[in-house]
Amino acid sequence: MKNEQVPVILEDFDVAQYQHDLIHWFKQEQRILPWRANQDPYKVWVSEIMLQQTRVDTVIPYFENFMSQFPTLEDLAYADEERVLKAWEGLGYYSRARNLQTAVREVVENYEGRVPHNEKELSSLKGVGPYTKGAILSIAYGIPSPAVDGNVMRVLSRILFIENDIAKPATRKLFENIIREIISQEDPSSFNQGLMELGALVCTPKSPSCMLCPVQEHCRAFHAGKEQLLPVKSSKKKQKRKPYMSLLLKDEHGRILVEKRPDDGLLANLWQFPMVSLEEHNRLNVEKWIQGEYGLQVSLGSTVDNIKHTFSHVIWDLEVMTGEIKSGELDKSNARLSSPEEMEQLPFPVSHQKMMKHL
DNA sequence: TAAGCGTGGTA
DNA sequence: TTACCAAGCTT
Repeated sequence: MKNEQVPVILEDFDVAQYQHDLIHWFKQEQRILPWRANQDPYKVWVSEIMLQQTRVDTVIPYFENFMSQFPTLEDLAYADEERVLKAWEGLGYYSRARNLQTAVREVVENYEGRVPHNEKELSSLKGVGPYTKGAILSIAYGIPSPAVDGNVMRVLSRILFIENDIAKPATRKLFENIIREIISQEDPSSFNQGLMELGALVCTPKSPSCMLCPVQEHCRAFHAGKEQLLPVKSSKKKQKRKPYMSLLLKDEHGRILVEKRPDDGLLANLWQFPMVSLEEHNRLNVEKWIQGEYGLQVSLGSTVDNIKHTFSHVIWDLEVMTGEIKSGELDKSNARLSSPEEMEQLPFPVSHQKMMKHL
């Protein structure tokens, strides 16, 4: 889908000078990051997936650990999913990890273990969207392809004074079309990374450092004194609260009742302690609910904690309660009585890691 | 297209 | 505390 706005937007914009100033600054000022040691496509790929909606400082230790556990694409392809999720534990958006492993397995099967270097094949891989595709092509292979993330939309909306709502999918396509026109053919890697690095270090969301900006003279928003008003971004609605009772149930051998979540939806395939919705069940009937759900006779103890778990779209209010398993045969297929040592191998959501201090 | 999908940092 | 954010993708 062509965009006839692009030539209008780029009128009187000095592309060559802009490319030079941006790339020169990037080569001078770029941060030293573990995934910048070389351009190994597998490393670039893993880092780009981890960096989706996630801060650099958060990603660094996860990336180091992940690379030592799964040094090559093949290591990741042949690993157990549970180990991969454990390495991802705490990083969030866990479908990224599962999609990455699915995609890596496909690369082993269909591409002789080499990461594809064209748009069509890359885009067909699970978890590789328009941004990640462009990032891998440009950074790992030096192929000019737009990599439009939040940084890029913020920077370019200010430079070119674009007032489209960056929360809308259509706006990302507009920026892709603009970048196809202005990306450096000689060094697309430094161009794309330079845009993102500028957004991270200088052209920040609040109070950007325009006085230090290497492309200040190209910036229409700065010249208009309106850099604080861009980008335009519509706000999202706030989360709904959901109350649960979350249960730490121990048997006479010191084993804990845990269960694996379904393989789709929120926290897919992670493990958790049993949770009862207090919207659907009366707190006075919880022992009966456990009997029906797990086939176990328990006697509940007391409330030991209240934990709030905030997701992007929902908030769990967890009332943590202890209890003892008295009798019965566990009859739920996704559930298990697990020793503390076994539990250490399983991936849990952050809220349930916090619960473990009461064991 | 809009909603679903995590977590931790910051104003 | 609340609101918003941080190198997005899938459905």
